Amino acid sequence: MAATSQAVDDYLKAILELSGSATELVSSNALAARLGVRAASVTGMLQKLAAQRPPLVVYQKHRGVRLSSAGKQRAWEIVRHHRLLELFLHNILKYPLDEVHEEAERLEHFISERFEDRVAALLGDPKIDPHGHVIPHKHGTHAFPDEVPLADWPAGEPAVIRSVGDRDPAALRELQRLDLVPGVTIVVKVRNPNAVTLSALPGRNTPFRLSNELVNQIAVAATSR
Amino acid sequence: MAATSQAVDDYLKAILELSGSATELVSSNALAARLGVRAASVTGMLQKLAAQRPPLVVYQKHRGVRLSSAGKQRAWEIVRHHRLLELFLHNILKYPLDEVHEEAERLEHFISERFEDRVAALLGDPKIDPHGHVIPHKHGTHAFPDEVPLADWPAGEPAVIRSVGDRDPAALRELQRLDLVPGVTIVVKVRNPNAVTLSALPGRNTPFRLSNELVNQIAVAATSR
DNA sequence: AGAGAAATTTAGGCATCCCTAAATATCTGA
DNA sequence: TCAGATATTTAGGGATGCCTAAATTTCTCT
Ligand SMILES: [Mn+2]
Ligand SMILES: [Mn+2]
Ligand SMILES: [Mn+2]
Ligand SMILES: [Mn+2]
Repeated sequence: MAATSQAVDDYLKAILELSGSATELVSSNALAARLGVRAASVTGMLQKLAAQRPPLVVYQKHRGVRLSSAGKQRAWEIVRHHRLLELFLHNILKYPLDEVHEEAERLEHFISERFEDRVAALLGDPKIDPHGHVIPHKHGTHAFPDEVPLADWPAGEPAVIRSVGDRDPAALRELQRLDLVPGVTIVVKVRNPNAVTLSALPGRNTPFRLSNELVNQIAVAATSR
Repeated sequence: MAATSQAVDDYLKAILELSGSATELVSSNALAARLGVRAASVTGMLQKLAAQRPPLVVYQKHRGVRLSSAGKQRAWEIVRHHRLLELFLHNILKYPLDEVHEEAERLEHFISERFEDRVAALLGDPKIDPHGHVIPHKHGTHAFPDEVPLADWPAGEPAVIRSVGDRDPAALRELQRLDLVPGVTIVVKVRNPNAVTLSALPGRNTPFRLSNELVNQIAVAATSR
C-alpha cells in the first residue's frame, strides 16, 4: 500500500470518526467543518482518494463518502497511534489530560511501526486510552463498544461514564474538575433542550446542571455486569 | 521567531554539522551532497534563509554560508531534540542503537517544547546521547567537547572513544560487534592511507585493521583526567 | 413541481520544495 | 594569467494541498 500523507490520514480519520455505523455515508460539508477546510477542497481530495489504487474511499457524488477496506485499515491504524500516544503522554511523560490530544494529533502521522510496537509494549498492551476510548488492535479494526452518548441516555437510569471527548481541552478540564471521568457512575435527573441535570451523587452534595457542550463530550453505558 | 519548516530545519542542522568551527563557511555543494539535493536547490534555499527577517544564515555568494545567531539557535534546538529522542528511544523504548537515528531524524521536527522538557526530565536531564554526542542545553549552545577524529590521532598514544557516528546503521552494528563504543580505550598501532590498525587490547587477542569507513565514525580524546 | 439546500465544477491563484538543463559568473591554483 | 573547478542564475517543470468566486448540478422537502 502506498504511503499516505498527513492530509490524507486526516481525511481518513475524519471520515471514520464521523461515520457512526460502518456503512453510513459522510457528507462533504461535514468533513469540511470537521477539518476546517472548504467544501471545494474536500471534493477535490475525495476524488483523489477514490481514484487511488486501491481506492481509499468509496465516493458517491452528491451522496457522500465512506471508507474502503484499505481506507478503513489506514484510519484505524492512525487511531491506534493516536490513542497509544495519548496514553504514553499521560502515563509516562505525565502530560495533563487536556494536553495529550494536540500532541498526539501531530505525532500520530510520524511514528514508525517499531515506535508503535515499543510504546504498546512499554504500556503493557493497553486496551483503553486516557479518555476511555478503546485502543484498536494492531491489525484489523475493533468492535464498537456498547457506549452511547449521554444525550441519549434515559433519565433515572444509572450509567457509567465510559469515555469523554478528547478534542476540547477546556471541556476536559471542566469535566475533570467535576470528577466526570471514565468509570464514574451518574444518574440523569432532568433533561432540558440545552442541558442535563445530574442527581446528587456520593461525594457531591447537590444535583447539578451540565451544559450540552459538556454533555456531548460524554459517552455512557449501563452499570450492570 | 517564525516557525521553521522541516526542510529549513534540515538545512540549518546540516550547516551546523558541516561547519566544524563556528566561523567556518560551508559550501553549497557540500550541503547538496549532505542533504541529497541539487546545488541549484541549495542556492535557492540559502537565498531564502538569508532573506528572512531575522536572517537564519549569513550567505556570501560563491564563498559559502554560516549560521546567523537565530539560525544557530534553531539548529541547536533541533540537535537537542534529536539527541534526547535517540536516548529516549534507546533507553526507554529499547531500540537497537543502530535504529535510533532514523526515527529521531523524523520526530525531531514535530515534538513540542513540552515533549522535549518531559522527555529530558524522564531521562534525568542527560548530558550525552547513546552515540556519545553531547546533548546541548535547552537555551544557548554548548562548548565543543575536546574530541578529535580518530583519523587525526597520533599512533602509539592511548585514546578513549568519545563518540561514534549516528548516521550509518551498518557501520554502527559493526562497531558494536567490535566493542568500539564510547568509553572504550584504544591505541593506534599503524596508520595507512585506507585504514588504521589498532593494537591488541584487553579482551581482544590480536591487533586488527579498521577501514577508513569505520575510522571516520569514531571521535576520541586523551585518556587522562 | 418548484424552491432552497447541498454539493460539485471550473478557473484561477498561492505556498513550499523539489527537479532539469543550459548559460554564466567567479574563484583558485598551477 | 588562464583553465578547470565551483557556484549561481535563469527558465522551465512537477507534486501537494490549500484558497476564492461564480456557475451549475443534484437532491430533497413541501
Ligand atoms: Mn502503525
Ligand atoms: Mn483519546
Ligand atoms: Mn524544543
Ligand atoms: Mn546521536
